[in-house]
Amino acid sequence: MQAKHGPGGTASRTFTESARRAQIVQAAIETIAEVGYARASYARIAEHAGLSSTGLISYHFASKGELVGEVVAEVVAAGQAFMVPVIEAAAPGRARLRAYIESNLAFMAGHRAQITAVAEVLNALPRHSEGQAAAYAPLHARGLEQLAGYLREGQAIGQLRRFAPDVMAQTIRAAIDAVGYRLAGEPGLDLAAWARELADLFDHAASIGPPGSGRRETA
Amino acid sequence: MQAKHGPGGTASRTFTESARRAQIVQAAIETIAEVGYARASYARIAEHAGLSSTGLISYHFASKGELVGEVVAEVVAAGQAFMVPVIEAAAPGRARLRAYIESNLAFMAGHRAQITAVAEVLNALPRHSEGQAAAYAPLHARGLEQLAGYLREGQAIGQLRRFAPDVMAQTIRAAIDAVGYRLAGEPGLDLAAWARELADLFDHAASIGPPGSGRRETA
Amino acid sequence: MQAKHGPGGTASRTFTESARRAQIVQAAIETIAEVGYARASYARIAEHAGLSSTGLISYHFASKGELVGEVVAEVVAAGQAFMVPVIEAAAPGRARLRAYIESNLAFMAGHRAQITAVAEVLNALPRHSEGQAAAYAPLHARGLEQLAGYLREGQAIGQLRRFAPDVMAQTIRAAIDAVGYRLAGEPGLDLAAWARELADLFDHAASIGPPGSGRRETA
Amino acid sequence: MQAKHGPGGTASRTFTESARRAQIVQAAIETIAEVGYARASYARIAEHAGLSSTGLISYHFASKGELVGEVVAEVVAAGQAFMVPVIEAAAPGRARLRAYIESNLAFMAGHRAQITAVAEVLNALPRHSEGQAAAYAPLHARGLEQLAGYLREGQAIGQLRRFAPDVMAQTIRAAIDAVGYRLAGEPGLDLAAWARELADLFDHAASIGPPGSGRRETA
DNA sequence: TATGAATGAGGATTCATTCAT
DNA sequence: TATGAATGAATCCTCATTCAT
Repeated sequence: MQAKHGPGGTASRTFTESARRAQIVQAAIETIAEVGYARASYARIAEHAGLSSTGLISYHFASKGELVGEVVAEVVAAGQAFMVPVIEAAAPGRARLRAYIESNLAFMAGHRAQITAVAEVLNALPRHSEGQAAAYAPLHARGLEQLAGYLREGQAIGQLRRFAPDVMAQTIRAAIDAVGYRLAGEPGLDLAAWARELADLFDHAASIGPPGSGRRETA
Repeated sequence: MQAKHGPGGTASRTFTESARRAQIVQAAIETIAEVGYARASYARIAEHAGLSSTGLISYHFASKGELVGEVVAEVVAAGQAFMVPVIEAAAPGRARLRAYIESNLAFMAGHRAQITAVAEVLNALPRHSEGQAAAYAPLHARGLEQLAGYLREGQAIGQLRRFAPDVMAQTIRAAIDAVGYRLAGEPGLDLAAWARELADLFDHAASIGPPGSGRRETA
Repeated sequence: MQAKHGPGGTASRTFTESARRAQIVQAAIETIAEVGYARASYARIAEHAGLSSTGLISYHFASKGELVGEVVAEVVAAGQAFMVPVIEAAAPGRARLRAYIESNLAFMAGHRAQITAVAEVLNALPRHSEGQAAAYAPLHARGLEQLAGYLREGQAIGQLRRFAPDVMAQTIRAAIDAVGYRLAGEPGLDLAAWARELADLFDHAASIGPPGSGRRETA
Repeated sequence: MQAKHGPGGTASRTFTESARRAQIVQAAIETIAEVGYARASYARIAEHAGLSSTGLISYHFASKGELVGEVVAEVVAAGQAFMVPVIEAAAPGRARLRAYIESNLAFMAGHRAQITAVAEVLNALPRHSEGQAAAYAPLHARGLEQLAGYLREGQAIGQLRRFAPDVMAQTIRAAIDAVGYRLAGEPGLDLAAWARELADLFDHAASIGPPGSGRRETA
């Protein structure tokens, strides 16, 4: 390449190029998942991919930022493709909440490395990286907003109790992401069981009902 | 001596040495909180601390791992000192669960830099790196076990419903830690309100009661 | 074939090949003039020329040295074609000296990019690099010798004073080249005015006459 | 170092540091003079200086820009120190012009590498390097202005004819600099003879007198 | 004849660490 | 106990060139 392609996008890519990019992205995912983001240098990724030179990565990706961007984008896209249909097939309210949690964990079960890699990336450059991190923040925010939307919907139809949707949304995401982290160090974890427990947990947390005879809004 | 102290530990440290170590740890905390873990090099820490040489840090700490270990340990210790009395003063069961969550967030409110720094450290290099990660895993595990203990206790006295204590414990921790992350990028966050919402959330999640007429253990 | 044409030279080139070479040389000239020699990589030249691959440049030119050689040669040839007739049309002596200077600057006025590019090239890598510099030295020397010849001719017919022709020649060239440099950073420069001033300057410098009553040959 | 010194400057530098900086600057000068600016990489400079690591250069200089800045500054300072007293000791007008030219070439005779190096640097990054080149442009401009001042002074006292001082100044500088370039490839050049010729040349060029009976101000 | 892919050396810079004082 | 100097590996990235098609 070297004479950098215009960013016009995917359409102009050769078959070979697309394949190589995919291969490199895949190698990056696995490398990040294995050794962590900070240690996932071009050298290690190239080695993992069986490439002869780190230059090849630079040849296909304008910068490391573009590469990790693609890593994130690819996993997010795959995740959305897998989960959104399931979630939206469920009835709004409690069922949809369960579907959200369970489909997230089901996706994890089949894409452990991807999940780990994205978790690594998102937490590795949280703030402090000028423009780059800012690119992922909205992505995370959008995910939270989507979830919060489902929750508000459940409140609107009277299946979910009155809580702050953003707090609940962030908590649910944190709970799911934590599973991802744990999964990284503990393959063999029974994700199905976790999914059930977690769904129950948030079903209780969000549904109408006690505890306490009245509300417990004091303190 | 230089770089390797006798293994006897704390006892053998002179007053000056302890003071310097504390100063460096403090500078490391602030630096990490400000610029992120990845950018918290010895150079930047030394600059922040007003030290004339990065060599001084190496002189007092055998490796960077030891330094960040101390950072984590110091914050964890401070946290425990602050929170454990409050938690154990509360009545077992639901009250203690609330106390756990609220005291955690109260500690955060007063120690934002520390919390941010630890959050940075725990999500940076660790995981997947052979020996180093192992040092934090048990620490994290111990914290979870402590929390799970409180939960089992609540189940035993019949105030909390039947759930998997480890799942609930990890979820609660993840929820709290997520607040820490968010706090890093969003000072001005109303921690008191979050604490209340979160306590309500897990009160509903863990207490006896619906949803569903019976249990919902299907699927 | 690929990268090494028969040494027969120009004759063996097809029409297409000549056209491509010319196109590439032209793109190289413009690129060098725009971004400077150091930044004029194959990638940037290819992009400027609308070529799809840097490989095409390597296909037509055995090395970067050959390409920049052609850049210089082309501009020098164009310059000679433009200037020599004008110079030789002028009467030997003072008039021819003026013609030399003025035609040089007139050429510059109409070929700013070319002039800039050559100035860039001549002052970049060349000097001190074993074989490559040697290619431009004789070219420069030949130009100086041509000019020195005009000067000697003027001395022979008694219009120009006794000075060292090589010193005068190099000084004149340096003065002209300096205008080229300045032009690069300062388009809008009034070349006609410069030409007049410079012609007057060297007319005084080289013509018979004072200063001093006699010669001033003392140290 | 690494914890970068404040730019407070020279005062805060250790003896050793100053010595190393000087050594590196000297090595840079010689390396640039030998292989040209573009090829004067840290690796080559370090090798030339007998350093074990390119890191040492980065340790003492914040960037390559700072290093070459020091190279230029050092030579300019030495040059000024050498030449200005001589120039200003000469009587204004023709004598001072001769002094300017002759002292410049006398300095060159004793500082060939320095002269070559600076010439390399100044022409290597002419424009196109955003802020860096801009730092040298004023330096060059200041030198030209100083010279133009001497020329105007000579015109004011009636020793020098009416010409455009900036054109004359740039021409004189170009003539001198050209000697520097030539010197690079041709040690053994008789600088004293050049100095005499050049002084005569510009004495004729600038002094009151013919050629032509009247002025020749027509196009 | 042209293309896109691949190569590997080389670019400056940052880093944790060592060591003589 | 502290300092500043030095080290060399590692970072991402750019380059001209080669080669199969």
